[in-house]
Amino acid sequence: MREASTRYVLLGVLATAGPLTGFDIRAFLDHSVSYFWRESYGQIYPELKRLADEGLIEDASPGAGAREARPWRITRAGRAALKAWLDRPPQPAPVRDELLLKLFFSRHAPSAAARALIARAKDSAEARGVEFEAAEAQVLSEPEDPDLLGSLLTLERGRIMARAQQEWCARAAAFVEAWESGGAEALIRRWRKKT
Amino acid sequence: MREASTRYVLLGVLATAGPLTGFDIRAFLDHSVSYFWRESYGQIYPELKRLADEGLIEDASPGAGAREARPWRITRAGRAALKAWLDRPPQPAPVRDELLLKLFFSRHAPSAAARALIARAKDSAEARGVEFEAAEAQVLSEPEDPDLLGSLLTLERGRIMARAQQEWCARAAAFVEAWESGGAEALIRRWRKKT
DNA sequence: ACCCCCATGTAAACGGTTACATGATTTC
DNA sequence: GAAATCATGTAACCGTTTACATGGGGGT
Repeated sequence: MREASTRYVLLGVLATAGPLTGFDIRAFLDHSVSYFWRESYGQIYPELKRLADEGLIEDASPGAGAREARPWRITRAGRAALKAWLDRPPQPAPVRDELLLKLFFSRHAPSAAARALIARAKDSAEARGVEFEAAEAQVLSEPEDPDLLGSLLTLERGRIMARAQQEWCARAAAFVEAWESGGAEALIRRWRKKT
Repeated sequence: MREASTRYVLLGVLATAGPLTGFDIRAFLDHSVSYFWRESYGQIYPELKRLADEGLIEDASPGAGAREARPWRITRAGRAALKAWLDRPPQPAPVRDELLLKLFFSRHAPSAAARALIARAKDSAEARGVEFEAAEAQVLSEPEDPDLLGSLLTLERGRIMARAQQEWCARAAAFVEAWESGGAEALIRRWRKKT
């Protein structure tokens, strides 16, 4: 059975950014890791309750009313649980790529469809590349940030992957063109030409 | 609301590989697209029934018993639905990367943890790179395959992404080392050195 | 007689999103 | 005092995996 990561995200955020409310945890996630992780309130609030029950977090301002801001603080047990999780290798995630699926089946549609899919992927990869570069510049402008390493590692991954995606898009477009104009032989010839 | 792709995978497989049973559809998926798409029986059988109800597939050997092999054939309506789906741009998938999450929070664990995560990622990326190259060689040895283009496009994506992941791993390891030895300044210096 | 593979199917549980209900606090 | 924003929470629904139940057919 796969173990859900939600609880550890919450612990991680509370460890990094001090006592926070569920609302603020979500805002923090949106501003930091949103390009590779998101959580919804429907996940956050019940999980916070569970973490509190298990003593991994504690109410940072007890005695607050029912509908008031309720900041949570990570406990020592919580930090230990977080550390243990950080030490475990990530679990294999089910990969599902709709774009690849469509390209794999693309011979059942006019080839314009495949070309359009690739062109679109290229555009979005380029946009993402620009975003990541901007985000890196932003991060590097604050060298005092204790999370500098974590931010840079993750942003760099995004940037490199976006560039690789662009590279693949160019090659994929060339493949489709070769296949269109000269069938299997032309495709194979095109494939042999690296780059 | 996101639209589920499962039905279109089934239609796509039936369009490519003729009448197949639910069992064989799964086998086909396992042997072709398993590195970017999987389906479980719990998804396949109920969905086949729904597709049949909607007239997108039909029983290819009616009159078979209850527990007998029941191959399905795609109908003309089914092909139309598949084509329409192939023409639509892929829906944005929720990205969730546990490795990045752990690296982002890695300052809350001894830095050996981050190094281990990266080393492991590097190993698996190298293994995947080899697998993709082998699979490409395999596909290219059968130039008559009508799915040659689709196979090559998707395998090439896997290969390029695996290589990019290796590149990032090398850079990430260097980042951690720089941070360890010289803090923010060293890290930034290392970052400026492209490659 | 036994086992393995082919094959269909379902129930339960899970992780997750969406939509909604509710109300406190701040700002204009 | 109206509107926007901060904030908590839950119910319904969805897609998916897992585990299980069932049984036919072929090989040894």
